[in-house]
Amino acid sequence: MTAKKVFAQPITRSRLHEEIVTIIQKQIMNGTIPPGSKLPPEREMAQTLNVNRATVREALSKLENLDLIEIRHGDGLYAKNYLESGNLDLIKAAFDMDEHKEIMSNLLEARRYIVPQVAYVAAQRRTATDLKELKEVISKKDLSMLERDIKVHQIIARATHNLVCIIGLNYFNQIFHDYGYLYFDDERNAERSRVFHREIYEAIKAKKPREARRIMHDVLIYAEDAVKASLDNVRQKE
Amino acid sequence: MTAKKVFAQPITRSRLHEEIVTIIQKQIMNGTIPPGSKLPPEREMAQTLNVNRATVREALSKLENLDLIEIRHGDGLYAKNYLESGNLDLIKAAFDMDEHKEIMSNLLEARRYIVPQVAYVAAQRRTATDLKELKEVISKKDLSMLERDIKVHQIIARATHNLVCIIGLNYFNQIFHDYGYLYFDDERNAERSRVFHREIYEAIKAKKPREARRIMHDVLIYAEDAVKASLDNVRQKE
DNA sequence: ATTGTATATTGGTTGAACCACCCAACCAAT
DNA sequence: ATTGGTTGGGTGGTTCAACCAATATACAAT
Repeated sequence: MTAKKVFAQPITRSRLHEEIVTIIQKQIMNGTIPPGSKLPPEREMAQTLNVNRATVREALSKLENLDLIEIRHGDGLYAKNYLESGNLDLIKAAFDMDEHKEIMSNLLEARRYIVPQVAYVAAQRRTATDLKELKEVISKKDLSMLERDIKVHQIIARATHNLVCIIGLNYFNQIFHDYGYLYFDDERNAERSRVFHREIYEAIKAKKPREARRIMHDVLIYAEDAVKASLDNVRQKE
Repeated sequence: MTAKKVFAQPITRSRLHEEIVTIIQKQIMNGTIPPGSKLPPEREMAQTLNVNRATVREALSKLENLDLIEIRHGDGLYAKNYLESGNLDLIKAAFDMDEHKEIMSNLLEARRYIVPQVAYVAAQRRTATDLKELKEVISKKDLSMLERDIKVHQIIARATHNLVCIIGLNYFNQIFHDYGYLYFDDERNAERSRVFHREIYEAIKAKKPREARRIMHDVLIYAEDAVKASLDNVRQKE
């Protein structure tokens, strides 16, 4: 890995309340704090963690947003069952914590189920504007392959004109943005994606939904194997 | 059915910071605060809203979780483009704000793309335990149809043994929990779902993925029409 | 046994103060 | 003219101490 890669990502500014989030999140997700159990009150947490109550509250607020805990005014804090109520940001957080990125295969698999269908709908509904944007991004020069690829997916999602699809796809894009190097560091994969961009553009231009879906599916299968191989490679080196 | 029940926002508004979230969220999503623009500093917001800075901070923390704003220490607050970075909780929040529930059709459509495929995989991978849980929930007596239906979907998702699928499906379940009455208030729809539960159980028991997918798809199509009709009905009464 | 009420516990909000960080402007050295 | 260091003002991050508001609980009155 080049030095440039190392510093490619900005340093993570550590905020105290985010560390607290991580601490409690781990305990809930590994079962140390069982679902339904009551957590210590804010004041006690603050004392235990040697931190101010306002800071604890910011962490608790975030944990509530993740649907990991329930806050009952006048009563207390309760752990929830993340298998029943957790939200997708929880996956993102768990992914960041996961040393071996074992959730990656789950993510890739889920993406394979969803994104081809999105391409199908996009090919049906795309407007002239959508097509124009897609063409521009594909031919734009001053973009890294990762950035270009993400934008391609974004525009395809937007061509569905379904807000849930658009924002749902963002989810995958955001995660893979941080790990795209696992794929694009290999020039063969980058070339594969260049082909994909050309093919999907033609299918969407021609409004051929079935073809768009197949093209998307094929490239996702390819990428899935490539990323898994790359991850295995990294794991072996450790 | 009272008009209030129909589009109710029954949850207590006692938490100040949640109201602040709504205020700012609306301004970002309707373009009053354009993407990339800088927001007033916390201290100024607190003064403007006549509220304490700690309360503003709790609201800002949530807005950051929604990926609606970016908080830069020492710099300030910046609005983000929710079409590029928003997350799915944003849809949920927007849905609660949407008087006419126009996002509903987007949600139903997206669900139709995803959930049948989940049923397919579940039928492939279900264990004996999954099947047993499914049977118990279907025959359990002390459950409302809505609760039973949600649990059925939960168990099917869990049978994929893919954490992303499980938690992704929770997303739909959580939303539809609040609006399930639009569907289950009609006894014909409830009966349709009873049939669905029996059919999907048999398909999953027999490990017939294609059949499970078809059964799921059919009931979702049916439900989609029913909910839309119910919504139109409500809108006309207004 | 039921109901109503006082009290304790807990989360929600407030105000003021200080720390950590970013940025722009300016200055100094080359 | 460019580079690197310094400084000051503004901003988010954290702390502290207090009070408000909702809930649970114990206990007295019925």
